[in-house]
Formats: sequence, structure tokens, C-alpha cells
Amino acid sequence: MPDKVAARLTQRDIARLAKVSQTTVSLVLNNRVEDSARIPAATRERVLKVIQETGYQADPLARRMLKQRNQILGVFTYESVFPSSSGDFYHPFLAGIEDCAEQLGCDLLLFTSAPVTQGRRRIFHENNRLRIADGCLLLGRRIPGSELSRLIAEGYPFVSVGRRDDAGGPVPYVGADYVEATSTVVERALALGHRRLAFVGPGIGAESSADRLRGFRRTAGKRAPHVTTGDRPPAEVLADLIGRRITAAFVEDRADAVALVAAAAERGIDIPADLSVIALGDPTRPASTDIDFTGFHVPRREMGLRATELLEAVLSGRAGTETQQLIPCELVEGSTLSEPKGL
Amino acid sequence: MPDKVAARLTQRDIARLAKVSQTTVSLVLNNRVEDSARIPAATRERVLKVIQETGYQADPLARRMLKQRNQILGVFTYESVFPSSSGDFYHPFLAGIEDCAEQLGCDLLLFTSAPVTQGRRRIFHENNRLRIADGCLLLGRRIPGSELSRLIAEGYPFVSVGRRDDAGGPVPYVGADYVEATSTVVERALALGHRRLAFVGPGIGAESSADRLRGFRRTAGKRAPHVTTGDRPPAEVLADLIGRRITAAFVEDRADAVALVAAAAERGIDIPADLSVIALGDPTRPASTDIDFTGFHVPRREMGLRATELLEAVLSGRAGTETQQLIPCELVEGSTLSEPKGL
DNA sequence: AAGCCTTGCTAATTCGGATTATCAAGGCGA
DNA sequence: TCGCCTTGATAATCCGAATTAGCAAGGCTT
Repeated sequence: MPDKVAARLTQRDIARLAKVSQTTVSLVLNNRVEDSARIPAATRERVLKVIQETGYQADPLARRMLKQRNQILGVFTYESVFPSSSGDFYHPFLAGIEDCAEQLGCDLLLFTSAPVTQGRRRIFHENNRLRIADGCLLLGRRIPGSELSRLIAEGYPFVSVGRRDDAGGPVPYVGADYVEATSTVVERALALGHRRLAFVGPGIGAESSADRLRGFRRTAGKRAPHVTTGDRPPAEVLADLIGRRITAAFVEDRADAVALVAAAAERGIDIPADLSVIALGDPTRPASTDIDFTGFHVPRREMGLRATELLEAVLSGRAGTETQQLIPCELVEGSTLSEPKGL
Repeated sequence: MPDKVAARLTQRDIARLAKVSQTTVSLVLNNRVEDSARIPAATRERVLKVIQETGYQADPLARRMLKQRNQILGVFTYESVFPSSSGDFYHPFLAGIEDCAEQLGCDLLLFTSAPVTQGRRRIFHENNRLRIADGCLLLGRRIPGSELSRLIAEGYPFVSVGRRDDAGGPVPYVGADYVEATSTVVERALALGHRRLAFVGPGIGAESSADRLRGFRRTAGKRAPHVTTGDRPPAEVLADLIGRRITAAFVEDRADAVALVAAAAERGIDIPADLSVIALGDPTRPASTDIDFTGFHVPRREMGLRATELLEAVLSGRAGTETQQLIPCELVEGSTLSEPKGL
């Protein structure tokens, strides 16, 4: 008989079948047992029986009309969530988010409907659907400050995965402590005797870039050289480093580091004997990763998990929670850092 | 001032600010211009101005109370969506789903709230939230027929990614044509002169397993041997194959194939000279994949995409759409199949 | 001037479930 | 027998937006 989609059962239907009122059905369902709501066992069972038989499920949307919470956490990514490239940067974050969401009994809403304009998604567009979710997690290398400040202004609960600069107010985030991690590996290089260090990578733009450069400068010195990659071929970057007689290169993106090592192999430059290469994190672009780089890993999974926890804390109004958290990176001994040759 | 979460703006608020009724606000928002709804430009602009200034956004949930569609597609996976293991089987499916959802302007709801009992998730549990989504995509190696038949009985719109047996009615799916693909690679082996073929893997349980075995039997013959792996160590499976003087092993799971090849290397058995190994798909468990297996790949991305398209078709009631679709697998030439030695 | 149409807008209702306020029936004490 | 309390249940309202029905004011016709 269900020619079209079967008509959805409502509490009214259940009420009719059990010969009670919709109110009673609701009371039974919510197990309300106060003075104001007394349901004798007999009636309760009768209602429950009908619910059982029909397989009735309360419409979650109607519920949220009255309650505040919806048990849905939004996930907004500024690039495609599931990139076709195998070098999947988002994946570990999502794994952590999923883990936590599962424990919280929340569903995850991926805002795939946000139109991509100028290569990136925008939260705020004509028909934004942010409010379906109770709150939202933000992922992406760069997030426009304008969107962050609007979220803050609207009082929409969100947590950024990755540190963000203030945007008309402090942005809640769970980030990785790139400053500290970078500083530590630079220290290690200094201890080994390196004196000519260089930072390789953008170093500006995203907060994550700036933090690495900051950590580098903090320990390597204010005037330590900064070699940008941009669109330059790796061979050229390498030549630049050699020309400046650099002995240790701190490369922001592991993918760049891989390319640099390949270029070195081609020129017969030994790594780490001639040049130490330190990877300041994980590849944001696909890169074969069989090289055992010295450097650190970004605790992506844990960041996702902790960010979700923080969002939950924000949503349940738990005061006193630190809304800006940094997680230490996992240092990797690796084999691409050694004493400089001339020592 | 927003001590708590800022109170959400409603159409009533907009109406008050613009000195019109809630109805008028709604009409303006929905750009209704029929006879029954005439809004002069002046009024329209006044309302729009207030909407602009306040940044009002209609509550999507309230909308769906009245409309049928919610622009949300559910995704239900019978295991963790983002497995921590790097061997990520779901990822390509999701990439395809995301692609299509983005084009459709739909958001994706991952049902992470479904509790995991006995190692797998269940759709139907105490407080199932299926109805938030307009329809649902189902992912997983095995999906209990009981859940499928219940979905069908309730008339809930869904599409399975992967073929499923009937469950109280035909199950809508977009699957991979394992029967045909397996049959084809068997044919190729036969053409090369192989006469002692074996199927390696469960071959039962999931539809995908059964289909491969079926394709194998169709071309290799009804009595061609079927070697199960189960918990047996790869060396034992290998010994079994050698003992039966098998020259070509058709391995269901690429991960098993990898293990088999490793065991062969240990025993000094040359692949493919002594034993050809054909991989019938992609690894469902993590496995290093540097071996260039002969066999086929599962068109996972396309399956996800086409399944999403099909769900959309079902939702919009487009009749005449084939609700059970099989996509051919991509055959891979590879280097693990050659003429049998004794020839 | 009565009748009728058009314009511009709004009151009322709806969706499904939660909550509040009430209400009828029955029991009991004074 | 009159009030009063308890028990068992329900009518009414609300949430926010969409929709239907309809109303008041002004203009035009005859």
C-alpha cells in the first residue's frame, strides 16, 4: 500500500491507537513521573505496546523546536573534506572528531552545501544552514577573519581546529604548539653545532605558518634567513640554501621537504651530511613519506578530539574551561639531522 | 552584552523591526509574488534592509517542519567512518558522496550517534535520528537484512553503496560488478593456460564476497577449489595452495594477497612464475600496496557518487530510474599473473 | 451611491512534540 | 453532605517559518 513514501507516524497516531491523548504519549515517551504527570502502569504499558508495534520514532526536528540542543555538531571545512588526492590532511582530524562525537552521542553534519567560491568555501552565504547544528567545528589552513568575527558577533558556538588570531574577540581553538615544537628542533640543531639555519616555506598567511616561523626566529635569532618556496622549483630553493651555506633547513611543509631531498639527491648533495633537513609537521599535499625525517608530527587526531570536547563544553555552558588550548607536537628523532660537516 | 548565547533572531523580531507582520517577512524572504501575496517595492526593501542589518537567517529546522525536503543526506556506516588505520576503505566512497552532495547543495549528516553494539553500528536503536535527513546512504561490508527490510517497510528512502540481497523487497543500491570482473580475470588466466585455479577468501557472508566467488565459479567451473583464509596464517594458506598444485590464486581481499606474496617470498616461491596471484579488489584492511597486482579495482569513488545521485532521484520521485545499478570494475594488467610454469 | 475589483497587508493555522494549566472523578474527613 | 485532596488524564499553548484565507482601504464602474 505504501505507494508513496509511507506516511510518517506521529504521536497523534499513537494516541489514537492507544486511546489516550497526545500529551499522554509524550509523557510516557519522556518517562515523566512528577506529580503533575501521573501515568498508571496499565496506561503506560498500553501506550508502550502501541509504540513497540508501530515502531514509532519521535521526529528529532520537532523536538529541537522546543529544546535547545539538537545533538548535531557541524563540521565546516574550508576545502573539500575528502580530497581525492591520497595525501589526506583532514582525515586524522575527522577521525578524532568522529571518535568524540560518538562518545557524546552526537551526529556530525558536514556542511557540503556551502558553495565553493574563489577556491574556498564560505560559511556565510545566502542560505546558510549553520543553525541545524548546535555548534560547529572549523577546519582549514586559513579561515578568513571576517567569518570568524561574524561567528563571534552572532554568538554562534564554535571551536576552531588549529590556532587562529583574534577576530573581534578571542577565537576558541584547539591548536598545535608549533612555536614550541619548532623552537625545540632548532635548539637541537644548535646543540649539534649548526650555526647557519634557514626557514623554508611561506612563514606567513596561515597562523600555522606564522607560528612555525615565530618558533624558528625565537631560537635561531631574529635575522636567521627565511627562504620562501612559492612556485619556485625545488632545485632553485636548494641552490639558494647552498649558496647561503646553510647547514640546516627547517621546512614548513613535509611535501616541500620531500621535494628538497629529491633535488639534493640529484645534485649529489648528501642528507644529512651536507645539509640537514627538518620537517616541521605533516604533508598538507600528497607526498611519498618513506623518508624518516627529523622534525615533528602534528597531533591531528588528538586536536580533532579535544576540539570536539571543547565544543561540547562550550555548548553545555561549562564555565571555567580554557577556550584556547595548545597541544604539544610529537617530536621525531628521524635521520635527516646530524652534526654539520665542517665541524 | 551577549552573556549567554545570543538569542536567536526570529521572523517575529524582523517583523517588529520593519513594522510589518511575520507573514510579510516570510513572503519577502521567499520572494513570493503571486496575486495572493503583493508586496510593494517600498515594503520589500524595508524588510530586506532589516534582514541585512541583523544578518537574520531562517531556521532550517522550522522550515523542514512544513516542507518535505531538508537538503540533508544521511550517511550511515556500519563501521567507523574515519578508521584510524591508514588502510582506509571508506574514504573514496565518501569522496564521491561529498562531490555529489556539494553539487546538489546538500549537507551530509554522519550518523555517529548510532551506538556500536557487538562491534557494529545499528540503524535502529532507541533514539534513532534517521528522519533528520531526507534520505540515507548505507555503507558497510555487511548490513543486516533485518535493518534493510525495516527500512523498506517503513518506506524510508535510502540507497546502499554496494549490492545487497533482497530484504523483504528489492534493496536500492549502486554496487560494483564483482561477478563480471572476477569472471573476466579468471578468463584471462584460463587463456594463459592455467588449469588449476583456486578462490582464496571467505566467499560467503557479505554480498561482495559471494559475488566474487560466483564470478569465479561461473568461469572456473563449479568444482574449482575454494580456500578459506579465516584466522589461518598466510604460510598455511600458501602451503594449502601448493599442496593442491594450484597455479593461479584469486584472492578476495588485497590485504590477504599481500600476506600471501610475503609468505611466498619467504618460502622462495616465485610470483608469478610458480604461482600467479590475482587481487579481486582493494584492501579492506591496511596493507602496503607497492605490489603491482593483476586484478581489478573497485570504483569506490564512482559508486559513492552514483549512489548519491540515485538517492537524489529517489527523493525527488523521479520515476523510471533503475534502482539497482552495477558499475564495472577497473581491470588492472599488473605483474602477478603470467603463464603457468609447467606449460 | 451601491457594487465590485484591486492593492496591501495580516490573522489564523499548520507541522510534531514538550510543557503548563486545568479539569473530572473518586475517596475521605468533619 | 459539603468541602478538599489525590489520581488520571487532557486541552491549550509554544517553538519558528510557510501558507491559506480573508479583511480594510481606495478606486472605478454604472
